[in-house]
Amino acid sequence: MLTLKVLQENKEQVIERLSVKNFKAEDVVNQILGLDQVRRSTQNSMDNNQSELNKIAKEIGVLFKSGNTFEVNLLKEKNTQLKELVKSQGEELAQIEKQLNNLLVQLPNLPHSSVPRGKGADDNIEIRSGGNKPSLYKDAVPHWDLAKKYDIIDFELGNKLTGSGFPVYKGKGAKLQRALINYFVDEATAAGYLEIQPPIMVNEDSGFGTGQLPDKEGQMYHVGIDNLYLIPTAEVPVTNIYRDVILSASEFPIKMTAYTPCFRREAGSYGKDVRGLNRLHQFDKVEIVQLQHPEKSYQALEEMVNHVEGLVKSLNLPYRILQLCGGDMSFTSALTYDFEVYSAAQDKWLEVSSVSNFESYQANRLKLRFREEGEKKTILAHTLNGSALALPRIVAALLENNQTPEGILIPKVLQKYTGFEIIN
RNA sequence: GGAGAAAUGGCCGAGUGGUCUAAGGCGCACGCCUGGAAAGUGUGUAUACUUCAAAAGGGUAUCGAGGGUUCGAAUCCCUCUUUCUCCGCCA
Repeated sequence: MLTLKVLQENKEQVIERLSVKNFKAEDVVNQILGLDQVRRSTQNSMDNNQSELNKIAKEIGVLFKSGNTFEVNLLKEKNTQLKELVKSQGEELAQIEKQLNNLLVQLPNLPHSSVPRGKGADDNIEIRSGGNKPSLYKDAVPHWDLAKKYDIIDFELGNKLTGSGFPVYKGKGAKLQRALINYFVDEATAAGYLEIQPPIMVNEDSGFGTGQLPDKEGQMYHVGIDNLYLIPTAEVPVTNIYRDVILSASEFPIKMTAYTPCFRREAGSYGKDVRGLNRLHQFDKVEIVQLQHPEKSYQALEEMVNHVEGLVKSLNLPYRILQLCGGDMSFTSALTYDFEVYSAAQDKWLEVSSVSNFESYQANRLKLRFREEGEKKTILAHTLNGSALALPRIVAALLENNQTPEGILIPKVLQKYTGFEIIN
């Protein structure tokens, strides 16, 4: 969430910036600033009364020892009244802070100055692209047919076990999953990311820290009996490792990677977008996360984009990199690049990675701060993350693009992980 | 799941109702000492909010979390969480 300070000091710019995300902020910002005034004066008054109360309590202690019971009783009486006042002011303050927080949480992150205005996906800007679209032989089919033909992914069996969107991978299909996971994690660790194996359920605090709660409550699976959430991405547990932490500037950059299954309810999704592997409730993903100094976070973002680009290239998939417009960006992001790969038989571009800089938006929720060498004051760190990569759509594109009458060819870089060169 | 014990600053650890403004130690930072270092020695050493133009300084809160008792709580009471020991179950 945005800091009060940013709102106080740059009110007009904040409103202007948020309009890039098509968010009308003026009313909320005004409410916040007004409420903050009330909060300050209330707290001031309460603090003074508390101070007075503490002082008197000490006097009572001294008088008590000297046996001056008359004076003691007089002061007790006074303090009882003061206490009432402090208590009611405290309740008032708690109420105000709660309201203030509810309002602050409603404001999305400020988009970076390079972010174009726009309504949705059509207004995203292609940054660059690579690879060539394959020319398929004439009987080529979409991946869901290939999955059935070679018996490597069983969607109906998943329906039986759980429900739609929970496929079962079998034989070479399962092995391909493991191969991709291992390849991606190996590449990330080679690039200096520390491998993490986090829990795949998180508590409310973690969900709040990275911005899933309260906004995206309905997108996560909730285990009610224990009040835990199945993670929609490894970003949540991995970034929350540094919740409530104060780093020193010399510790940057902190780079972590994690393979986890991801769970998304995808409420409201339907139709042909959800066919086959295109949109699942459970899928595998390798995530990369960086914590960086604010002055270096955009450099880190470029580095992460290059890393992801290297992966897609190495798999010989036609890809394009888009910079998201204000209207298509997530609530918490300041700048996002999406990676899409071309899945030939569907003739569709599929999003396989989203790399974002959140600047201090998550860090403020997480209370993730750092200190410059020798300085006393704490500064919010910047957080970034990206998929490197999400498996299902990569698998979809690999199956579709590499199909031949003899079978599906496995890219070179994966062969030492799969142990086979073809699915037939 | 049952029974018992515990949770104090970066770390160890004292503290059972009133200078706790949390002892002492370790660590860390800066000085002194030294040819240099070690040892020794001195000083400092949390976070958030707030006051102030800013700095300095001040106020408030925080001893696992949240409530309560009291004029006053690290200390007493209640609830929750986590850890340890034992028992049960178990990959």
